[in-house]
Amino acid sequence: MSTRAYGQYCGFARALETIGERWTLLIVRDLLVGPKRFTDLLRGLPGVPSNVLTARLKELEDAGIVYRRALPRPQRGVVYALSPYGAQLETVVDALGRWGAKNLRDPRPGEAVTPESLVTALRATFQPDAARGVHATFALRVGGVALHARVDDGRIAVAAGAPDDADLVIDAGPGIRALMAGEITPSHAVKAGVVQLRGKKKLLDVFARLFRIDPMPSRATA
Amino acid sequence: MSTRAYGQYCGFARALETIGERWTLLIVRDLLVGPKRFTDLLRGLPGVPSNVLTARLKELEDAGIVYRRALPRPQRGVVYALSPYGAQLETVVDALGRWGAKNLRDPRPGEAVTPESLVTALRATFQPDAARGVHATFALRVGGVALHARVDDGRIAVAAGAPDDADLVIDAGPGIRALMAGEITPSHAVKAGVVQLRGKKKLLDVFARLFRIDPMPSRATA
DNA sequence: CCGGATCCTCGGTGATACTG
DNA sequence: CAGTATCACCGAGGATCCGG
Repeated sequence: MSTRAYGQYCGFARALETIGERWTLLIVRDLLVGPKRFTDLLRGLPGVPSNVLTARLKELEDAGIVYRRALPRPQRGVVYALSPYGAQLETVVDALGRWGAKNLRDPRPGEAVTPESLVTALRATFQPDAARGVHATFALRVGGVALHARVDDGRIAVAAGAPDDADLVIDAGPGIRALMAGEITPSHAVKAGVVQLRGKKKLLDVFARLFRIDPMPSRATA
Repeated sequence: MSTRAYGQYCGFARALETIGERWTLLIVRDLLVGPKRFTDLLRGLPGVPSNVLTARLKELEDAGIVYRRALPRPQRGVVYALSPYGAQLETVVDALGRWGAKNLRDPRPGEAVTPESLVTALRATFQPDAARGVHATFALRVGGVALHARVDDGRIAVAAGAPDDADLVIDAGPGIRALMAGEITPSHAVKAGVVQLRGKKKLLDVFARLFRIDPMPSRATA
């Protein structure tokens, strides 16, 4: 165990010993989107030193969360993928992503946007109850990053890249957060140029209902 | 921001900047059980240096997660309590506790058991669906620590201390984990002396259904 | 006793350079 | 492409001390 133990016989404390170190959960977040090579992870995690990434991957492998797999024939090299146990961290990552999104305001100077962070954000903010009877594919383009979400009656699949069968294509910037948080209405977002649409433009209302960032609770609600 | 930023415009990354440092989520876990004084936290977190606890509490206060409150009249001093935003970390703490509990085997030498860790474990493993129509109060005593859970038709309230109206009193050791994980049956747990009961002993079956640690997924389920 | 502040040591992190 | 090697530095860990 690289990290110092917390000295408690407790599942929660043990979990923190396993995935509580710096960068670890960000690596898991990226691998939840799909298997990745070492260099892919390096690029998706701006600022992570390569030796730290090496150490974290080894710790995750020792913990049975990640395993190394040889890439299929045409390519060479290895990819890192989540084990079933590691994939079960999705509920944790999504819950933490929802919690953090409430407190998100404007981007800081120089902050990056990666496909993996956007896929996670969309998956975490999805409201299954609001998606009953909805069948639609949304394509998003935010800050030069393309991703898409297929909604299928309460279920969802989010992935990186542009689909060829999108019902609605949304071109946006960081302001899309304000739309998902309900700070601006869909129609106002269109008028103000926060989003630009192609396809079935009326689906933007559906999008705004399906992907919701809950408001910050007021202190008075203590 | 005391912690180094991750450089991503992403709710999840921001959340990790806020609560991702060592000891921080353990402090939140303990405060989820109830407001605590500085010294209470120090005792509940074996090994935390007091200066680190001071720093973490200040960071949590600056982030709007924790606030200091003067203790009511008879006593003096201050307590630290969670803000509404901080209390919303309960879903994260519970999800991580459930995940970690699957991987929990035997205690390591010298590991402590605190009331807060047990309250969290019981709350996190509670199965609301299995509690339909159940009204019962369980008292637990594990490793010298007393706590109780009041189950009320799908809802639960877990707290430290011994109640005066328990339907079933369970006296156990670390082996109670094996019972909750389904590795041993309730009747075998009684026969083997893993648990000792007082009160309505038939409720142990209910207890074992209400508080479940899911099994580790097999690697083959990838 | 409570609620910290101060000092010192050591290990992990971050940055860079380099190699199979 | 996929990592090692090296090193500076900062924050964690541990002990002690201090004001109310």
